[in-house]
Amino acid sequence: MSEMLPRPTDAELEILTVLWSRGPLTVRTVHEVVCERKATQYTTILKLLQIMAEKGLVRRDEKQRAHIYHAARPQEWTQRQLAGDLLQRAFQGSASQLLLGALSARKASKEELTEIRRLLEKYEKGAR
Amino acid sequence: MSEMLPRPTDAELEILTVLWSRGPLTVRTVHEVVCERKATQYTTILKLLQIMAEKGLVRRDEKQRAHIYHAARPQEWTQRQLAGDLLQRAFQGSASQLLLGALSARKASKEELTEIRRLLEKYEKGAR
DNA sequence: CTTGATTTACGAAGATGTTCGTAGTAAGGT
DNA sequence: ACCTTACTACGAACATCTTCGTAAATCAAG
Repeated sequence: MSEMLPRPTDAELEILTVLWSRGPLTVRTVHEVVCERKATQYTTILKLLQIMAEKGLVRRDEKQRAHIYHAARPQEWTQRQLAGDLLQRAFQGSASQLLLGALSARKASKEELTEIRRLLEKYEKGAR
Repeated sequence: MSEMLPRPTDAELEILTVLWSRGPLTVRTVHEVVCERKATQYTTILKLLQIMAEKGLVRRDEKQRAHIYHAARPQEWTQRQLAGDLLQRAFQGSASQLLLGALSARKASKEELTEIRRLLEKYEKGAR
């Protein structure tokens, strides 16, 4: 059975994004990547990763002195949680309204729209 | 110029939902509605509404003794903010991924899917 | 072995979110 | 005028989030 995880906070999601895109990393590397977008102390990232490990959001390999962290869940899994959560809390379960909100928030490109159509096709065929 | 508002918290969004669906209300009425879903003290709702008024999330009419609160922004506006925020933070701007997350989070009905298609049509025609 | 650099662990401070109790104030009925 | 009820204001407690400084442990050179 898949364990229940808390919704990641803003700072945590930022770190998860790094881990998803770059694979298992040391604290140092995560810190370097995060620093490109936001000045942060090394120990801040360390502390966050430790807390995230406690929560179960990440796992770590302690075999080396510099521990290696990786996301406990794939990006798609967490995205599904977050989308479902917002869908429920702010859109009363209406996926079309959520999509409308997203589209009007940032104008989607033509490619994005065709991608969405393609996705709908696939979704309708796959899951009944 | 439209003022910048903070992202509503979970408890705040709960209250906003009540205000959107039922129009301008007294604290008492908001409390009654919220209580149907979750046991809460009256003063908790009161305090939340006062804080939300400070933040600008709601406005209030103090002409009557029982103040009347209403959401400062329409539901669609706030939904757009929230969708755009999540889109940015968790989906790197990919609306199709957000939709996919929402669809896989809670299986969409056939009606929902056609509604989404209809929305896409309208969106493509309207905004270029 | 000693020194310096790197890493983890931990505590703590400050901000924010959530909840509730108490006090004070206004209104209405008797 | 008095009492009861309804309402607002406010402080405080507690949890969570975020950030950082300091100390301790580990490793690599010299």
